[in-house]
Amino acid sequence: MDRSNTKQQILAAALDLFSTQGYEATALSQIADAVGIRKASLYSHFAGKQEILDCLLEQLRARYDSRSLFTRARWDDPAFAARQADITPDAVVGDILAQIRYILHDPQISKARKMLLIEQFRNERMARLQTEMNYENVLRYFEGLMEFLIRRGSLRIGDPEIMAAQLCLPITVWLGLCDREPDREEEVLALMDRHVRRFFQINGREA
Amino acid sequence: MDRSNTKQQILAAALDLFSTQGYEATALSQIADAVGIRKASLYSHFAGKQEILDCLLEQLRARYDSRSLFTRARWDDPAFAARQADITPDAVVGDILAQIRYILHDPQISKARKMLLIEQFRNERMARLQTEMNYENVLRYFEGLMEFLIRRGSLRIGDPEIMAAQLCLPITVWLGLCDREPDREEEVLALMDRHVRRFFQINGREA
DNA sequence: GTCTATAGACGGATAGAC
DNA sequence: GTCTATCCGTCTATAGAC
Repeated sequence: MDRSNTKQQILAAALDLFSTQGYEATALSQIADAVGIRKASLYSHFAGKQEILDCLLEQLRARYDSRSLFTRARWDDPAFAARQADITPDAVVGDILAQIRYILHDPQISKARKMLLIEQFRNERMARLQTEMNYENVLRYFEGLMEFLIRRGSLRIGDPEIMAAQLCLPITVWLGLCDREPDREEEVLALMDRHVRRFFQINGREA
Repeated sequence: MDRSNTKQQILAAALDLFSTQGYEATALSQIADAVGIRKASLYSHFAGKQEILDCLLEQLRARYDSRSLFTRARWDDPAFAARQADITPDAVVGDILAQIRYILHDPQISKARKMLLIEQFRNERMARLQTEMNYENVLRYFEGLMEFLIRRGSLRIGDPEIMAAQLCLPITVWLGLCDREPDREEEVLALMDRHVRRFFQINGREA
């Protein structure tokens, strides 16, 4: 009955290896070794290597859709916006920095981020996922936040789309730098802090 | 006597394939096919697959060091800064947008950017190159520009390191998006334009 | 479900003729 | 320098015993 358990172990090992070596460079024997079974046994759980990847992407997509802050938030829903009524720029700064620390260290998320990055030119599906998860959904969420804060008078009037980009995209690059050179995390977190504070300072009402 | 010519063709074909498939997933037979020779003939020019990559990286590094605007600029050299004396924020906006269009379309540069991106977790040397070429050198250049424009009174006083990041890093992400989804280039160039203009507007003296 | 054994394709690399 | 032919290893995948 540990079929589903072994299946999950296989998917976890595959994500681990795909995220550093890439799909093509990863051998089924490596995945089998990581799980502790023979490579022929993988075929009891998956039809082949490609199906391991397909299943992995399906699972990542499902988890992302159901858990990510960026897909659940609906600023155009009055009920959602009402719940954010007490948000101040200072509170937003804290929330953003905490969220950054989370997505930086969560094993699933960071491995998925790396895998999508290195496979984006070889696999259209991963290219789409990469754009949606790490660009479009994040920007859409923060564009909503910018509109909200402008309407509340917490931020100066401006182009919400560009403001969201100016807030988020430097952070996107710094996340990538941390993935590439984890030793620089402390330095990068300090930069992010200065960046977010300056953003709200320079875009604030009394700037 | 076309040894050096064939050698260059091999390097060009290798870069072309490595930049989309990655090093491991690219077979010597593919490189040979692209050049129009048999794969055994590759060994007349290189000791093996690894040496093709080594030579390619060496060449990219040499070309980058000798040609890139970001490595040649020395803001701490008074002679260099003096030559920029007539730079206005409006002229800077134009220069930046022109430079973006260049590095977005130059075949060598865009392929190198993609290759370094997808190989960064498998090869330390490429990780270093990626950080230097597409992060550190760019930021250093623009930090110098920010200091210069602040000193000249064209920009409000602020943290030049963070200002450089807020100007450059969104562009870095958008370049990556164009690499991944070339169809969106027009939309992305429009975003870059709005971004750069807003940056100089909001950081300008009379903001 | 996991194992051993093996098929069959393809990878990088070498030898030797031209 | 390029070619054909070949070696040897590893890859994905399958067959069949337990």
